Amino acid sequence: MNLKQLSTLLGLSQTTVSRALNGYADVSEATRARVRAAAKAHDYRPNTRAQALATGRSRVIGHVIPKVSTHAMVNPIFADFITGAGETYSQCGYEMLISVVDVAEEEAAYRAMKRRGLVDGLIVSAPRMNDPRIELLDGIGLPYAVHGRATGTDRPYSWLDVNNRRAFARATDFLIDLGHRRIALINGLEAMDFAHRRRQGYEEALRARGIAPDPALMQQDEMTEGYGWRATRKMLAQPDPPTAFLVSSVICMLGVRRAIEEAGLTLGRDVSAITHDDQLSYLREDGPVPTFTATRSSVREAGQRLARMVIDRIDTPEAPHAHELLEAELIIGRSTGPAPG
Amino acid sequence: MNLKQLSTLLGLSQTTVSRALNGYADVSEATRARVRAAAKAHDYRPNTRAQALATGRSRVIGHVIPKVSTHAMVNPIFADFITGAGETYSQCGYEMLISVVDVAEEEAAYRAMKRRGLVDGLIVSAPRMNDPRIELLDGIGLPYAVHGRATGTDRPYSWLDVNNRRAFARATDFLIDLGHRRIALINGLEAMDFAHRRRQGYEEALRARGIAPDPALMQQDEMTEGYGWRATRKMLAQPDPPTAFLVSSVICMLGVRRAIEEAGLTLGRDVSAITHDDQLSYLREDGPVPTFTATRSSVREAGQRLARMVIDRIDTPEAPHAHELLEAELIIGRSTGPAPG
DNA sequence: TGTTGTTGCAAAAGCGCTTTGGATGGAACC
DNA sequence: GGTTCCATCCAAAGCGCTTTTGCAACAACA
Repeated sequence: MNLKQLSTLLGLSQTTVSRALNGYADVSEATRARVRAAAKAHDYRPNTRAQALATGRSRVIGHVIPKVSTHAMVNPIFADFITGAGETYSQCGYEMLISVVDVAEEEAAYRAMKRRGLVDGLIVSAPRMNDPRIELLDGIGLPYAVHGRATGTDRPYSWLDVNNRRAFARATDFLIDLGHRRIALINGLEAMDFAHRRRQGYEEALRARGIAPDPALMQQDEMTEGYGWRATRKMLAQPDPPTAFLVSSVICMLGVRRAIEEAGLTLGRDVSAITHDDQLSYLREDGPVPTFTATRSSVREAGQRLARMVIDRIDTPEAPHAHELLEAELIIGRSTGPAPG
Repeated sequence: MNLKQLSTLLGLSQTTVSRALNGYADVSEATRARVRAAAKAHDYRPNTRAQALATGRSRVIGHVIPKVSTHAMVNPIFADFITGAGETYSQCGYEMLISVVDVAEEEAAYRAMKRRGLVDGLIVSAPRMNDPRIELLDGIGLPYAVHGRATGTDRPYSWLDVNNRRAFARATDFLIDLGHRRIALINGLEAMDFAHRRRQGYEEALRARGIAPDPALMQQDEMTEGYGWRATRKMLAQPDPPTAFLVSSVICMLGVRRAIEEAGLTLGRDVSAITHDDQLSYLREDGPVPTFTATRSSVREAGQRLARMVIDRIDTPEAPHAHELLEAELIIGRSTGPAPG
């Protein structure tokens, strides 16, 4: 059943049926009701492609996953983020297109998306410092919103980010209040903007309390369980080991806990640790008191809100850029306690 | 730059330019070369929507994520699977569309996808026992391929699956060979087909060696770290505790290991454990000898191959259904050893 | 009574591509 | 010389919608 068939069936023109369904004023309420009923009865759905061709808008939003190599890590927050974004898209009548592209062809991919009219807008994920994609997309003329921020870029853009600096500063502060002085940072790759900010927050909080950041207590890497374990093990073996850890993700934290327990120490008593928690659904907690003290911010919610943000960019490109800075909650769990001694 | 502009620029008709670019024979090699060169020079890309409208094919494949509730778990294998599928799609000139739909509206969503001409085919994920989607999609007339199998369905369909039964049978066998008799199964939800098959393999292997499966040693739930920990803790507290564990996912395994170590036991010496390993990139290992003994099968590779399978269904719907049964490797790591005593 | 405005609908153009069904001219054949 | 046959190209229709434009019919106004 297409528009033509539906309109002959109703004894109306395609124009009228189309305008009735799309809520235009120049069709009487009586005919509109008739059209609506018929459309429902025959489960009529306008052909997306034809609609897109006629309107010049595809109602599709693209997410690009740059592929570094065949073995590169896929971001574990991806699934939850997508789910959140997808919820908003469904509500707003958009579809989500995901494109896995080789990092060398990323620029070409964006251009092609625009040229081919594949998407109306984009989500930019995992921004790096001085991320070139922002200028690129502005040049191409494709609306977008960034998940995170790109330090070093001076042009305006829309973004949504967690206040990583403040979150890690607060967490550091909290540990200092508990009497800790040797606090380690198990960070993500600091080429990533979020990791860079986390270290800033950590160092600022230390300095504000008169503690000099110690390079021997800072590590950065891709946030796997194994990395958390190795980094912690190594630090605990130092002559003057840390009594507390600040960890960049729960997956990593699982490794940190393991190393601590293997060393014969008890987490939350002998050693404290705070992790950032994206509230990934497959790592969720269910007890009343969470296992880990954490700076918590739902990445699924971030997906929902960021999706709304791109849609706004598409609808009103002339509007000023939006910025949303989500404050992470500091949730007290059982992995922190007063510094020993 | 669109086709019309390109063709006037070349002094040719749209027909000729189109057919030159699409490799038809009725255009001389000389003009084809000219057209190609011009297209490249102006970075001409055919408009996807127009192409789709004209051909009746969208070159898009849909992945549906059914959403149970706002807090339901998002499948952790999702990201790696998508990445694999996306790689194949890129190679074959397809796009991937992901749709998050409320489980109550799943059927309507499939119908709408067909009606609106949104996708040419679908990937069906996480099949349950007697999964109704297979009959539904056959009825709708949308090509698809299933990631896993749906026990209880008698109609033919294309699928790709890991040989879960054999993998868990082999793992069980291996543990029995090591002298274990009390072997626990920490399974996923057995409404899921893969979990059902894993239990079959486990029980068959036990019976074949004269060991009666003990319901007290079997658990099923959503595979979180917390679940692994709780289930293991509980079982270790039993009067006649298991000496070995069969675990359905690495995330779960992390919890199992924690419970074992908390009980003062050493994994691989006092207690053995084997997990299934989907080779998720963010849980990967890098050492020469893996931490966990595991039945290993890359879910990313599954994504790649399954994508190819749907594309084949779309290209040749009359071809017989394809079936691919991937055998998991049994990788010996450091989490298994001879039964104590 | 004539003019203007408003309401409700339709014809037709257009979005950018593919495809059908010729058209043209030259080579090949009798 | 006439016919057939390729090889190469093109005009135009069509995919299923939206949107512009316009046309009746009728009401309202002077």
